[in-house]
Amino acid sequence: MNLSQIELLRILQETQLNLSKAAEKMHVVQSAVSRQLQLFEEEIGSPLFERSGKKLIALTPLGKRVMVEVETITQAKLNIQTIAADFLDSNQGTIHIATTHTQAKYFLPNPIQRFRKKYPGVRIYMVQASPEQLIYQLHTHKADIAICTEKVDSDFELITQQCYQWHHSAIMPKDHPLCTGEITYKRLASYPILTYSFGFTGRSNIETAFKQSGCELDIILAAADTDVIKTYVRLGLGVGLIAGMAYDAVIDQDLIARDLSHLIPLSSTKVAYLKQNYLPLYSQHFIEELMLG
Amino acid sequence: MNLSQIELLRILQETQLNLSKAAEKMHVVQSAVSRQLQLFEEEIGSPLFERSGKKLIALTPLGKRVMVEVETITQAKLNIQTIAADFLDSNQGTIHIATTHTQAKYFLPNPIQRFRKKYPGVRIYMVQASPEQLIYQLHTHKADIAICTEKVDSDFELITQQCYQWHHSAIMPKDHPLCTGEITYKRLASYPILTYSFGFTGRSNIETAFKQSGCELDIILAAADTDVIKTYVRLGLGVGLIAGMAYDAVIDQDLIARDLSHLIPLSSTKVAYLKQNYLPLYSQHFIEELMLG
DNA sequence: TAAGGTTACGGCGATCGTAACGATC
DNA sequence: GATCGTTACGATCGCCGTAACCTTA
Repeated sequence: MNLSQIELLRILQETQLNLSKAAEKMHVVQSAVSRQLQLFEEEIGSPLFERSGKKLIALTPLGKRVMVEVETITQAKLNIQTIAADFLDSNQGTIHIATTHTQAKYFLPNPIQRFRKKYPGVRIYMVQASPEQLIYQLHTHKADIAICTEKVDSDFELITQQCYQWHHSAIMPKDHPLCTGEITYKRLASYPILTYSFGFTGRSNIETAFKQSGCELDIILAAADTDVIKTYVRLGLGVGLIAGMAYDAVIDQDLIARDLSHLIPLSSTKVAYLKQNYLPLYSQHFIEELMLG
Repeated sequence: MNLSQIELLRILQETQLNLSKAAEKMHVVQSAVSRQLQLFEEEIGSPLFERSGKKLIALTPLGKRVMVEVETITQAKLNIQTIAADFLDSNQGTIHIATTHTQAKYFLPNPIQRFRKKYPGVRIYMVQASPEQLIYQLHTHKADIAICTEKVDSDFELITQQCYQWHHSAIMPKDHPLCTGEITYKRLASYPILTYSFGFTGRSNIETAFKQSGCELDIILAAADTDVIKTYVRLGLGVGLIAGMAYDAVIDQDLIARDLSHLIPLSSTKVAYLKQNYLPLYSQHFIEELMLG
């Protein structure tokens, strides 16, 4: 058993068990990886893959269990490299941040700008995705840090910290009836609603709040990002339910924002990363920066 | 980086950073491991060891952090081998059990006998040690499973399960005044006491019970095993406080045992093993056997 | 001077690449 | 015939062992 065999197993998963593609990713010829896989299975004593003819089509139960350990080893090896690089120069490196549109646009600009001043040598890569995908990115090491409001609490492989809390606002054109008077569940529910897609930016809180109130929302448009919602609110399609910090008094002066903290419970945006993943010092500082808002 | 370099680092710790001994353990010449260590440190980019002249005298902070990952990799590699062997034949293998004298003598005989009938192909190695040492044995992979009453709860790397609960008894010669009448804290405390050493077999429960009662015990002999206590009780040195199951009505017919469940809270004997350690099927069955008492 | 570690160098074997072949869609 | 995988074989490079040397208790 050696580390390139472990690496091969990991890459085979990434490539849907395609030996040729795995060989390419490992910068060796295909026959080499074929041979290495044979050697490993020989050493193990049982096949790790189900085969249909010569093709690998699935993991055996044994293979599945072994893959768990392969993941562990891969992560630990990666950690050693990160740790070493961190000791050599803790001011240089890269952060891969995975986040949602709303956080990227309305929350991250300040922390990132502050961080860049302190660590000009650190490259920041940002990937935008749905909360579900964010978690997947963490698990596949495509991102180091995820920042979002939903989903991350339920994954026990993740460490999560709360960055900040916020509440929803309703936005509408200036001439809309909801601009004046008290906003109640019932009143809000009487208009067509535009808000975030399932699994995005506090949508779950909207769900639970209105389920408890007994009123049902008529959601006519669900979007992953706030700007789409604003656009259609401007077109008069209905009332937008968005994250409070996504309303900009200057840019959105044609819209009215009304606080909904009395209707929808606080949402909190969290930062999450893999438990087993070593974060370099600058990443730890980046997280601290996030805490400051 | 490769697995033998990782292995080397692990073994260096075992050998107090002695390269020559590490070479011996790895069945290669000393110059080979010297070279491998150099290569690894070169790849890492910083030294992992503090050196005094040429000798390795300590881990650098970097080295310490890297060792954590080395441990992880070692464990995962071991797991792969165990898993593979388990799939090949789950009726063969070895269990290394670490336990205390009392458990080995008064609790384990039955479960082990039942287990041996089901798995005649599994070799059982038993090591006897103090509870503190048991935990160390688990961490250094010298034991797979530890069985004892004390200590194991506080280690978060361990999974523990309760095997059975028991209470203490007082034992004394037949003509002893304590043979008759109600036993109270005060009365018990008026005699010289013989019981387990600190950190052994429910000793902590004795401590807390008597601390709360306000009476102080006069412990004139503390032993790691019950048989030593019995011996000196027979010699008339005082009253023995032992685990209830350690009194054998036949063998110990010259002694009287009196139940102390009204004075000393229940103790529970647990089985513990490392979280990250894959246990083969037969070991899991062995643990089930323990649960049956 | 014994014990622990490094450096230099030659030999051997593991692993790779080339290439030809087999199977499956 | 394009894709995917295996087998055979020669070449290469990494790693080991021998051996000489250095350093410190």
